[in-house]
Amino acid sequence: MDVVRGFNRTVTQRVGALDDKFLARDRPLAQSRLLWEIGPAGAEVAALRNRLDLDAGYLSRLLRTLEAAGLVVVTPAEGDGRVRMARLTEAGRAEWAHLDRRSDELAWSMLAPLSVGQRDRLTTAMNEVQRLLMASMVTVEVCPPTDPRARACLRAYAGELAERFESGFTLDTDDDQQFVPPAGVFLVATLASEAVGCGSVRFEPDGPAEIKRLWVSGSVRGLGVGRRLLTELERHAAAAGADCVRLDSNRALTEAIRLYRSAGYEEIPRYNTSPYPDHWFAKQLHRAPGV
Amino acid sequence: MDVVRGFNRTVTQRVGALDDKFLARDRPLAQSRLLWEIGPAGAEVAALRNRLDLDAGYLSRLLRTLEAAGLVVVTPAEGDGRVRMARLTEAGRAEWAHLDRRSDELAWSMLAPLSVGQRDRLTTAMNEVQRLLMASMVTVEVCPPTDPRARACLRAYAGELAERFESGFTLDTDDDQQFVPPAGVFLVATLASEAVGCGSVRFEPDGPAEIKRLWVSGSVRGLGVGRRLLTELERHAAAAGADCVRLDSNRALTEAIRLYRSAGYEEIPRYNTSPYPDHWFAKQLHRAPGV
DNA sequence: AGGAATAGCTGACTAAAGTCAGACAACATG
DNA sequence: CATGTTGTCTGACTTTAGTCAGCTATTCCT
Repeated sequence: MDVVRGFNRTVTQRVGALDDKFLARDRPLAQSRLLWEIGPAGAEVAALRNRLDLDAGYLSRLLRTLEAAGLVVVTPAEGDGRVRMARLTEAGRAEWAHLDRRSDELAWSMLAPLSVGQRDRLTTAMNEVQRLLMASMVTVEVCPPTDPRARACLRAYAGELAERFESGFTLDTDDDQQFVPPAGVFLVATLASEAVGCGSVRFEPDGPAEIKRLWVSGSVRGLGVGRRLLTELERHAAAAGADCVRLDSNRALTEAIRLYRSAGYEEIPRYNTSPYPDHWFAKQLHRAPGV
Repeated sequence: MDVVRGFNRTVTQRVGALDDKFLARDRPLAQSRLLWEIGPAGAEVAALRNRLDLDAGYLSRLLRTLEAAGLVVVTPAEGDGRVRMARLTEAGRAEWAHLDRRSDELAWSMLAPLSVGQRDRLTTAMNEVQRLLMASMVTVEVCPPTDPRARACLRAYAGELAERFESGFTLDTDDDQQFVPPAGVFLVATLASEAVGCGSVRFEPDGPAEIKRLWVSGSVRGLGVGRRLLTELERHAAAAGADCVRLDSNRALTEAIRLYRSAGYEEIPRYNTSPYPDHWFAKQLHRAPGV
């Protein structure tokens, strides 16, 4: 714990302070930050509000200021006329490039005083910290399968399976109700308000629960999100009274199968007639209290 | 470089944002920050101004506010009546303890979502990053040997040698002039405006330069500060026209001797009559341009 | 003892950051 | 096509942060 606190202290001092300085440039900080966030690709106003966590009115005013300075144009988005799109002008892009350069200089100022060996060690450790911090930013929560985030996950899930299975894949969007309490549970994993994984479990009265649609986005694979989802699903199953969970999988999904085995699942004979799976697993649950 | 930038981004998002929040507590941030910095041990006003990098007037006003809220008392320091000491009252200590608890919670919130193995890896990597960032925050600069920072280093240096040498040690404060350009150079290593190391070199017309008083504070030992000082001193010697540097040491200073050897110094016969050293080293310099 | 220097304080400001309550247009829905 | 919703904007604020010049009380220096 002291390590974490020491880290926080040093890092906010070193990175935080300099990070503000790199944006400072006669313009107030909030404006620079906004300009930086819009980026060369542009961004929707709502996305900016979300990412920078700003009051709608305040953001609007900031955009007006940048617009008056000729750095930004705000136009209605195509499709929905209420949504507005902020884009950098030529001058804005130049300004952004300048900030980008300063950001690079900042990064270099952290490496420059070190020896070559130290630089290597630092970047390696930074990489590790960054990945693990991302992992710890992922939250897992119950969510109705009709929620837009859940839909996005299922779309990605189906798309991926369709690509990886020789036979293709079509998700039967049949009965979402089976994943709504009390019949079952649908979980979504979120990173910075973006859905990066999902999983669901369907309870069977007096029978084994079944886990389905476990999926993790490629952007966070290897961070233990799959395992967290799986553990949570088992907890829900146990809380609903199940003493066994089972699931099916396909030989193309090697990482998933590895996860199941290492989580204590054992292969069992076919228990359903679905055309896609060729492996079936089950795991005994230890009845645990609480949800 | 991209690693560093990615790290900065994630870390300011995760640590920076939360770190501000942990101080937020109906009171404005600057006040909380100040209270936090004063700490249960109290602090001199000048030290606070230095650490938080605040305007003198602004800081004074903040202290008045905290005083009015009954959290802090400011009293003249004993010894020097101009210097003032800020201390927490009972209520202030309670408030500080609360912040301390929140800081712990914050730290925990970073570890909690991770598996045990991940936690280990994260703390290890954080430790590494923190140490190396501290190393990269150290600056080395030329400084007159009469400067208070130089004096502080020399005092620490002499104290340490006195403790480690069987025979004791007395620094001959004789001729500081030999370390003032053009006769020589005195370097000080600074971390967060605190002197953490020093070293000096004396040029000899048409002869080998001599490095003396190389010292690194225990708080930053192992971060490569000694090597940086040594390299800088050699650069100055080369720039002043020397093609060889020498120095003496004592067998009690094992780390220093290890440093000299690994930096390319070779043992030579006694070249002076000082009573303290029992090892003498020299290194050939490659004439390099620039200071 | 008589300046010069040091450490901190006060008053009078300015600018940046942020909040809140409406207003308004575009869209969604029955 | 009337009604509610969503996304953004504007005006009218308040609070926080920070700056600057001049002032006072100690202490240092000679």
